[in-house]
Amino acid sequence: MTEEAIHTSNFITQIIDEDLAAKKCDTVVTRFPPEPNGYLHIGHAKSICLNFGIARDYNGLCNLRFDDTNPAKEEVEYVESIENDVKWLGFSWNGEPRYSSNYFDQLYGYALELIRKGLAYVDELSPDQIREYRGTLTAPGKNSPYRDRTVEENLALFEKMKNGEFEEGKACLRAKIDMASSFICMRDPVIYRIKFATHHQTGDKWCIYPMYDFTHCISDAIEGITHSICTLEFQDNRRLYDWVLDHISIEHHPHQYEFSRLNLEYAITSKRKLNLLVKEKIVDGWDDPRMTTISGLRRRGYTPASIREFCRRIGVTKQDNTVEFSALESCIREDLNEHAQRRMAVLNPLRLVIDNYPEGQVEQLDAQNHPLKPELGSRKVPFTRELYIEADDFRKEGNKKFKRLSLEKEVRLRYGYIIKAESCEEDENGNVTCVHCTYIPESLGQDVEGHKPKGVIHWVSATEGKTAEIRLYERLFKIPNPGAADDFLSTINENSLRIIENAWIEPALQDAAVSEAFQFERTGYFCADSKYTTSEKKVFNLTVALKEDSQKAAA
RNA sequence: UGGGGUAUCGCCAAGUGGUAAGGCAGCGGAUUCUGAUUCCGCCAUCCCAAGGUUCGAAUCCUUGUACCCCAGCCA
Repeated sequence: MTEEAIHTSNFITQIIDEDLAAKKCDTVVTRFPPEPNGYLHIGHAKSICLNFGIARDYNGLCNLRFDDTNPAKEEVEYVESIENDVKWLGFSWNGEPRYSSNYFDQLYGYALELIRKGLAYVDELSPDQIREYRGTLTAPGKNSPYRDRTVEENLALFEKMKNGEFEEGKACLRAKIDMASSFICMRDPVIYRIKFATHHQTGDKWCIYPMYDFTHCISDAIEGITHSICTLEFQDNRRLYDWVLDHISIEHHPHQYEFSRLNLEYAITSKRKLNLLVKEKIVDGWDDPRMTTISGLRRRGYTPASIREFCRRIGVTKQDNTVEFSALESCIREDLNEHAQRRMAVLNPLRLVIDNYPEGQVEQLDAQNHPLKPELGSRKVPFTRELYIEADDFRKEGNKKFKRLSLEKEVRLRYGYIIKAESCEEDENGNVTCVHCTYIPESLGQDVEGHKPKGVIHWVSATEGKTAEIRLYERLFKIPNPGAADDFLSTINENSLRIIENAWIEPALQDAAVSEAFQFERTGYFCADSKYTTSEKKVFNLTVALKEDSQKAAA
């Protein structure tokens, strides 16, 4: 995955290729325009990779613009997290971050221009009345009684709006287009509304704020955007985008193209719902490792490259889609298999005693950090008489398919000796509490004539090993499409987090840095949790489990 | 019921009139001191349906069907 496809083709890049060939533009300029009303999620990653990817591939530019026209919903915490996430994903924007609010003065000027041209008017219908007058999908709307005010009257009234002389909802500015249009968004859309809210960027300078449809196209034009890429639900809005730019004095007219948003199984990509999970404390913040937010994936152990690769693989089209979660997991496994060092950790410990191994002896065995990459070197793993192995790796009686330890049978301890289980102790419930073995001293690092172990199992020294907390995750939701459920909170998987308080880890893992990925051999990929790991206590997150052969389940 | 969109393998997705790429998932088998990785093989006579045009159609035409989006002073 170190080699990323430089140029991935899709219907948008094909349009760009044509535009470039036809000299419609010289350098390609795109933008990523999130509203700072929440944290970015995997769906945004698709848009980020598309917009910044195009800028990279075409030697163009991509702006980061905060679409901040609704102060009631936005916060600086979100702008900071967004900048952080975009950078983390490996992209850098053109110049400084922009804000739609940077253009409030210009936007106001263009609104005045529309009024002067008789193309906008101050409406005093109530929100309810406006809805009534709008008509329905099949029936045309009707004109507001305020639609034919004079330019002078509108100018004066808009001035009053701006000066705070109207209460919220008592007046708004509307574009005068066509109340009978089959595009609902063209039935005299509201372009300015009154909000007595402090804006995170402009403070209390304004009490009227431009609407998205009026703001977005003009912001794009001001920034010289050549290809304005957004999601499918804005297809109708494109008519309004073009109408505004066609009716104001502005030279540049960007073009909008729409692609389908990403739907990921077992995930939600609705900021509103993500927000609810956080507010209701169903998850441990926006960066909960079970969340498919960028920050959640980061904390979980996903790498930027794996997310970029995922976005490359899913492609860009106009088809509605729901991508299987395994597609994402495949990307992180591929990356981590390549880059993560191997370590041993026992999650569900079972005591194992090697009866013929000297008591008190500690051998430092050499263990490769990566089986396919000798250049990554090795570390020492202490081997002692008493060890812990995974409880699942022992059965009193195995079978042909059971490639682990059972009585009278032999198995190799990873990086260590071949052992044979001789007996085991059980508690009153019949649970095995300890396995007694013998080892073959000459089997270290080599095969021994006449001995063919059934498999290889991992282990940690009971006396030299350390303990750590390990957090195992399952999908946050019980069903593939929680977003479509009437009550998505009822689809939460209550077993999505399982905490193992005392897992055993090899000593080398004590030094694991936060965000450093490891493969716990035969188990999965893990990383130290950025929030709960302390100097005394290591907490590891399961990023993704290793793939399991179907034979394993059958055994 | 108006308008805007979309229909190619279980899930993504190439294909742009010349006879169905690739990835994920799945299934066989080989190698393996990780039941991982790697490797090799299999996996759409068919492209929403039905007609039509053509020597030739997933691609063009016709008529249907299904699904998604639009009636916030949200974005």
